[in-house]
Amino acid sequence: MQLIAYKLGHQLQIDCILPHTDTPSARFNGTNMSLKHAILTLLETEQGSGYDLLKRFKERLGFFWNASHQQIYLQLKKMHAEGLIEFETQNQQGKPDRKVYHITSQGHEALMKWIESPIKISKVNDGLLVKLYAGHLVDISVIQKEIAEHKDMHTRMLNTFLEFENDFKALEEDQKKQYSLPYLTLRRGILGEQAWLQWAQEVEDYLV
Amino acid sequence: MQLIAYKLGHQLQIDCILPHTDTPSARFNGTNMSLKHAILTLLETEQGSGYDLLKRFKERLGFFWNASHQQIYLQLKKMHAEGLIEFETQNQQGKPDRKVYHITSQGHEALMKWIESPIKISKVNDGLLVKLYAGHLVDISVIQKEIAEHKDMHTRMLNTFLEFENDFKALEEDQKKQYSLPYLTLRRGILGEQAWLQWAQEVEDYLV
DNA sequence: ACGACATATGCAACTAATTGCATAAGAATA
DNA sequence: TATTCTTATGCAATTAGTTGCATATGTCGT
Repeated sequence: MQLIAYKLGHQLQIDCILPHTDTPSARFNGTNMSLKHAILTLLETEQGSGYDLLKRFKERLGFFWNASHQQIYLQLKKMHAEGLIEFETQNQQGKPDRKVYHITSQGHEALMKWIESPIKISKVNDGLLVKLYAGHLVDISVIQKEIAEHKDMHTRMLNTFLEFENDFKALEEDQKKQYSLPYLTLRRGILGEQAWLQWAQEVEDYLV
Repeated sequence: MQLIAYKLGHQLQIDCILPHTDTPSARFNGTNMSLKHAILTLLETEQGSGYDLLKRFKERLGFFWNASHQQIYLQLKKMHAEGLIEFETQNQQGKPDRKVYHITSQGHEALMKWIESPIKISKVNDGLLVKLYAGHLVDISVIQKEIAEHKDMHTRMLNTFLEFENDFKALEEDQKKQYSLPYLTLRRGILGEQAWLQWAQEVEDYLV
C-alpha cells in the first residue's frame, strides 16, 4: 500500500478521478477541444490569413493555447477541404502572397454546434510533476534547479498577463463590457499562474 | 485593434508567451513529458502489470495525469521493444494471465537521463476557455450551464484531494517525510483546483 | 555588408493520444 | 438469472501535435 491515494474507493475513482471502464460517466465525455474550433472562433469575428491567425493565437489565446504555424496551416487546409472555410489569394508587393480565409455558413454551423455541446474537462500532463514525484532518485538540487527555472518563466508570464489586465482596466466602461469574455479568459491565466507560483513556493520551502 | 493583448511587444511575445520563430528561447525547449517516463518512474519503485500500472496512474498520478489502458499497453509494448523493460508471464487461476514488467538497467539509465534534462513548460489547451471566448455567439445561459457543470466536477475532485491530504496529515512524522514528494504533487492538484474554482466564481459573478 | 527578424507559406516524418473494437472469466448485485 | 463490475490484455484507425526541413523577400540595426 502506497501513499496518499490508498483510500480511493471505486465510486470516487469513477466519478472524480478517472472513469475506470471505457464507458465513463457523462461528465468526462464531450467534444475534444480542437484547433479547428479555436480557428473558427477567431475567423468568426474577422477574416485572416494563416499568419494572421498565428498572431491572433499568440495575442488573444496565448494565455492558454499555443499553436505552431505548421499546425495552423495544416488545419486550415483540412478545414478548407471540409468546406468550413474559403479563401481568396491576395497578391502583395514586396511580400509573399496571402491566402485570406473567411468562415462559411457551414463553418458557422459547425462552430455553433460545438459551442452547444459539452466540453471535456482538460488534462494537465505536467512533466514537472512526474519529475518531482521521481525526485528521490536524484540529488534534490536537480529538482530545485528545475523548479526555479519554471518559476522564472511563470513569473514572467504572470507579469505579462498583469500588464494586459491593467490595459483592460484602463478601458472605458463600454469597452470593458465589450471585452468582458476575453478578459475572463485572461483572469484564468492570471489565477492559474498565481496558483502555480504559490505551489512552487511551497515546494521550495518544503525541499530546503 | 482587438482586446487586451494589443500592447504585446515582440520581445514579450518571444520570451513570455510563445516563441515567434522556430528557434525559440531555451526555456521553451526541453524534453516532452511522455508516458514513457511516468511509467518508468512507477516501475522503478515496484514492478507490475499493465493493469497494475493503470491503477497506479489513477491512484498516484491521477491529480495531474490520466492514461487510458490502450495507451499504457501500447507504450509498454514499445518500451519492451526498446529494451527499457522486461516481463515475466504469470498464470493465474480464474483470471487472465498477467505480464509483470520490471525496469531494466537501460530503463533506469533512460529515466535518470530524463530527470536530469529540462522539462518543457506544460500546455493547457482548455476548450472551455475557447468556448467562453466565443460566448458572445450564443445565449449566455449556454456558457453558464457549461461552467456550472465543470465547477461541479472540479469541486468533487478538490474534495477528493482534500481527503487524501487529511490522510497524509494523519501519518507519523517519518511517513510524512517518506511521502513528501508525492504530497507536493497532491498540493499542486489542490492549489490548481482551488484556483480553478475561484476563477469559476469570478466568471459566474461576471456573467450575471 | 551581414545578420537577425518579420512576413508568408507549406511538406514529410514522427510521436502522442483518442476512439472504437474485441476477448474472456470470475464475483457481486439486483 | 441477468446485468454490471473487476481483472486482464490487445489491435486498428484516426486525430492531434511536434520537429525538422524548405523557400522567398523586405526591413532594421550593427
